Amino acid sequence: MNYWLFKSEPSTWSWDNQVAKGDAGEEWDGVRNYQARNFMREMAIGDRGFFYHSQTEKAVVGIVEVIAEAHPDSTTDDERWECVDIKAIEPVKTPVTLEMVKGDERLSEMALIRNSRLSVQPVTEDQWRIVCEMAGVSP
DNA sequence: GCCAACGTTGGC
DNA sequence: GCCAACGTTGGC
Repeated sequence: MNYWLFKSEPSTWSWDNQVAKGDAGEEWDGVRNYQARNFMREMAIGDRGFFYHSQTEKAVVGIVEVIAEAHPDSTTDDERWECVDIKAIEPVKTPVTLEMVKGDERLSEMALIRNSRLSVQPVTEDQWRIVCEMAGVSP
């Protein structure tokens, strides 16, 4: 199983929006970046991800699961763009802020820090465990 | 609201 | 194929 991080501006699509979709989940659409798309193509059903709020909150706020592999993005006719479907699994007990991630040496390699503009990122198993621990959820 | 970083586009 | 110009994102 692989781990990922999904970034969204809460004013556009928030954790609460995601939770409201329940087990049916929702497309992670609107991605118009090749790197991010390519990561989505690598995703498999059952992969886990962090749901990160950018801009105002700048924190990991929930855990999601991939429930559909990459398929054409329904919000565009452009065949280049694809997306996966994800559903909310559980909220974190403690939001893991960007500041906390930056403050932990073990997380210095995270794409969140190294390439802050990338909206869909891979997370290593070690990073996953560390952030889950900080968040107060089981990995 | 500003600005740095980065990705994309288009002219050559 | 290179590179300048431009647009977008996200942290501050």
